[in-house]
Amino acid sequence: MPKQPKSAISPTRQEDYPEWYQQVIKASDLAEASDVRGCMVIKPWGYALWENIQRALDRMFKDTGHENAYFPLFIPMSYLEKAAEHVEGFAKECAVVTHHRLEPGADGGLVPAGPLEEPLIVRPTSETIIGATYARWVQSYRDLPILLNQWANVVRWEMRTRMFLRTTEFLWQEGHTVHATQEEAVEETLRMLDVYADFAESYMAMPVIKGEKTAGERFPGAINTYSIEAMMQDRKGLQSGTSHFLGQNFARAQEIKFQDQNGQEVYAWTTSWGVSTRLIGGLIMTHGDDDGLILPPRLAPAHAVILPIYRNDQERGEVLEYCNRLKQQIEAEQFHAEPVRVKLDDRDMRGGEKSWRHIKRGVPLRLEIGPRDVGSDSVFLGRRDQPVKQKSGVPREQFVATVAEVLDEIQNNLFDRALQLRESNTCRIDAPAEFEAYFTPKNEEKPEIHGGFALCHFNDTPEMDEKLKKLKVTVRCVPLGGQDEPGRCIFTGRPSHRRGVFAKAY
RNA sequence: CGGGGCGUGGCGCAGUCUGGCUAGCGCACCUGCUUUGGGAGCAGGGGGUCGGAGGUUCGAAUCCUCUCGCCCCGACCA
Repeated sequence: MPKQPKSAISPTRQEDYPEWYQQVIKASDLAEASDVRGCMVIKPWGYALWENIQRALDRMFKDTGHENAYFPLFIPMSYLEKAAEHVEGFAKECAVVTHHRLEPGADGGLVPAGPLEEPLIVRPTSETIIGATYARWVQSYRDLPILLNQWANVVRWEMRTRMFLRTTEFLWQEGHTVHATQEEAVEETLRMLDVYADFAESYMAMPVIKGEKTAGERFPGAINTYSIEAMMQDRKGLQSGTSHFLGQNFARAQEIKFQDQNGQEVYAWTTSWGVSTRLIGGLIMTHGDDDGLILPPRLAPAHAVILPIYRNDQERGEVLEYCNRLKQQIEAEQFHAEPVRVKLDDRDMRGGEKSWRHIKRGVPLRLEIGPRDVGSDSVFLGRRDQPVKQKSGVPREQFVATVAEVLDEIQNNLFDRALQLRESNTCRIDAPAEFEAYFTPKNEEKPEIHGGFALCHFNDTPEMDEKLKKLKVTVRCVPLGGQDEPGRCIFTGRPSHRRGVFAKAY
C-alpha cells in the first residue's frame, strides 16, 4: 500500500494556499530558490514553458507589426534622474553598479575597486534607455511609428519575493513604441492590451478582465495604464499584463521630438507594455490542483507522455517497439498548426512513481502502454483535467486520429473551469457593510479562502484608499467595454457612473 | 528599517535548556535480491565537523561575544 497522502501535493489548496503554491512549483520541477536573495533558478520544465509563452506572444507581436531589438542592461543613473524630474513616484528599489573591478582584499577575499564616475543602474524597466535611443532615431514624421519589443531580464529590489510572482530578477518582454499622434498611440496601447487578453485566454486558458487602472495604480509617468486581471483559485486577483499610454510625458523628459508634415517641431507620443514570468505564477494558480500543476495544452512543453509498462526483456522489446511507433504516429498529428509534442519516458523506475511525476508536472495526456494494450492495439489514457484514476482504454487508431481534439477539449475545459470560478466569485456590492463582510475572513488568525471580485461604484478618493488599505483590498481596474451606469460611491456616497473591480491581490 | 524565528550530509529535522560515549533519524542517492498496470519490500552502502570568526573549558553542535545568511509579520512594490 502506498504511504502517500490522497493528493500528491501537501498541503492542499484548502489547507494552506500559499504553501500549496510553493509545493507545486517544487513538485512540478518548474523552478527552485537559488542562493541569490530573491532570485530563482528556472529549471528546464519551467523554461520550456516560458519558451512556449515567448513563442506564441512573439508571433502575435510580429503579426501586429512589431520587431525585436535589444537595449543595454545598464542604465546611467542620470537617465533615471532626468525622468524623475518629470515623473512622480519613481521607485528607488534598484540594483546599483558602482565599481568595475575586483581586487584581492586584506582577508583573502575580494573587494570592489575602480569606482565608476557615474553609477549604472541595472534596468528595472527600459523606458529611459530606450527613450534616449529613440530621441536620436526620431527626426521626422517619416521615422514614425517605431514599434519595437525586447525580450529581457530586469531587476527590481523588492522587499518580499515569491517565486514567479515577484522575484528580484525576472524575465519579461517590454514593448516600446513611438507615434506621431495621440490617437495612434492610444490605439497601440489598447491593441496590445487586446493581444495580452487574447493570449491569456486562448493560450493560457486564463480568463481575464481588461480594464483601466485608477490613478493610484497607474505606472508612474503614464497618462493611462491598462491591465488584464485574472482571478486565482484563492479568489485573489493577479495583474497579468499591463499596457501604458505614456502621452508625451516621456517624450518631453527625453526630447523625443520630430518635425511634422507642417514643419512644426512636436513631441512624440509613446507607449510601453509588458508581461513577465509572472504569467507562469498565474498559470499555476489558475489551473493547478492538489495533485500539482495542470498545463493548458497550447503551452505544455509535452502534450503527452508515453509510459511503457513491462516485466521482462521480452515484454520490454515488444512494448517499446509499439511505443515508438505510437510516438511517431502522434507526432505526425497537428495541434494548432504544430506537431503534437510527445515524450517517451522509458527510464528505469517504478511505474507508479514515474506516472505521478508526470501528473505533478501537469502533462495533459498520459499514455500507459503495457503488453495488454499492445495485444489489443490500444492505449490506456489518462487526462490531467480528470481525476487521476479515471483512465480508460482507447483503440490506438482512434486515439491518434482524435488526439488534437482531445487536447482542445482539455484546453477548453480548463478555460471553462477557470471562468466558472471567477463568475461564481464575482458579485455586485452596493452596501459598505456588505463590502467589509465580503473581504473579512472568518478566521483572522489563519484566513480561509474568502472574498472574490466585487463590482462597486466608487470615487477615487483618499477616504476610499484608507478603507481599502484596512481591508487589504485594491481596485484592480475599471473594466473596459462596459456601459455607464448611474450609482453612488460605496465609500463616500457621491455620484459615480462606473463600477470598478475590487479584490485582494498579489 | 521595526517585531519574531531559524541556520546540523542533497532535502526535512532531532540533539542545544541540564557541555562528555564513534553526531543521530526520515526522505533522497548507490549496490544486491525479491517485486512490478501503479507513488514497493528486505539487506547492505556512500555522504555531514554542526553558517562563520573568536573566546571559556581537560572537553563545545551544545555556554559567551561578534559576524554572515535565510524565513515569517509589517513598511515597500515601475
